[in-house]
Amino acid sequence: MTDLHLGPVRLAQLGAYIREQRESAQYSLRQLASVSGVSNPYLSQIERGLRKPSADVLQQLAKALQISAETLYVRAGLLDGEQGAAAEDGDERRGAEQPAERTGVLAAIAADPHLTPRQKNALREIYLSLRGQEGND
Amino acid sequence: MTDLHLGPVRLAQLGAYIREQRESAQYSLRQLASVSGVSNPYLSQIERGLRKPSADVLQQLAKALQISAETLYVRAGLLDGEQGAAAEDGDERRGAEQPAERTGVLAAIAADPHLTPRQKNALREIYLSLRGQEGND
DNA sequence: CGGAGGTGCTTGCTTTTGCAAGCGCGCTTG
DNA sequence: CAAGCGCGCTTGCAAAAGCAAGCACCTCCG
Repeated sequence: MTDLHLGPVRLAQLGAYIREQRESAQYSLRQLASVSGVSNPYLSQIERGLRKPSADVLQQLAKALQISAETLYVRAGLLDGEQGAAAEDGDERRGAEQPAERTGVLAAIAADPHLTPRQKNALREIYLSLRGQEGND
Repeated sequence: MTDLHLGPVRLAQLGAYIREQRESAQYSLRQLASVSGVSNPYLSQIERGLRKPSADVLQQLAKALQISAETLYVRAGLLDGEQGAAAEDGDERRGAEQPAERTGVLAAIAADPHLTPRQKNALREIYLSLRGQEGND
């Protein structure tokens, strides 16, 4: 019963998220499979929550979908697994402050001259994921 | 020839790093195996660069060694693979600007009331990894 | 209506991951 | 000296990951 093991519900949620992102990007399953290098039957299984993809596969999908790998890792419980696990436990602390955009961290990330835009996006998504999980289900 | 595939050299480096951390923590191989939940023969193979561990295993090791999983993920090429690959080129610019601690991002992370200490550490390490790697180009 | 093309999925297989059982070695103790 | 213990490692195996081949279905076009 560790936070390292993704339950079937979490797997299904990860898969649904990936499908969501794919549809937002207006890719068919085969198209995303081709762009990402993951086989289409396996991608189908992932999206349906039947298989647990490795971090390598998540990285490939993230690249193809032009989202940060960290976003998928958080969803897969590979980053901040405890928070992820806590979130799964139905933590009721919903009231994450919306004004997250006003916090110093986001402003500082945006203003940082040493990061590329890509790095800023990755860091922002990680930060928002951390913020969101602390306050979400 | 993508950055997603860990070459044998990188695997050996990852393993050496894990062994280094283990020795710093003054664990024997069997002790770390026991604490982390990874079998001792498998840990031996990982440290010798013979096997490529999954993110789950890296997470278990990171927890047992009390380092952030992100640190191992970067080393394993699972985070910021491009920069990680660049780092492998043996760039000697280790001395990333120390004054990074003065930048708004680190200060903002430290001051952020919504993140747990653990989350702050994770975000800091990611940021510093990004900073350090950006400096390599 | 039939054919072509695209879709998502099923199945059986290969490769990879991760471990249990056990090995050889060196050190300590009686 | 022999036994016991801890060490790191080898080997063979089971489970899981990931894919190729092929299926059924749907839509569109001639």
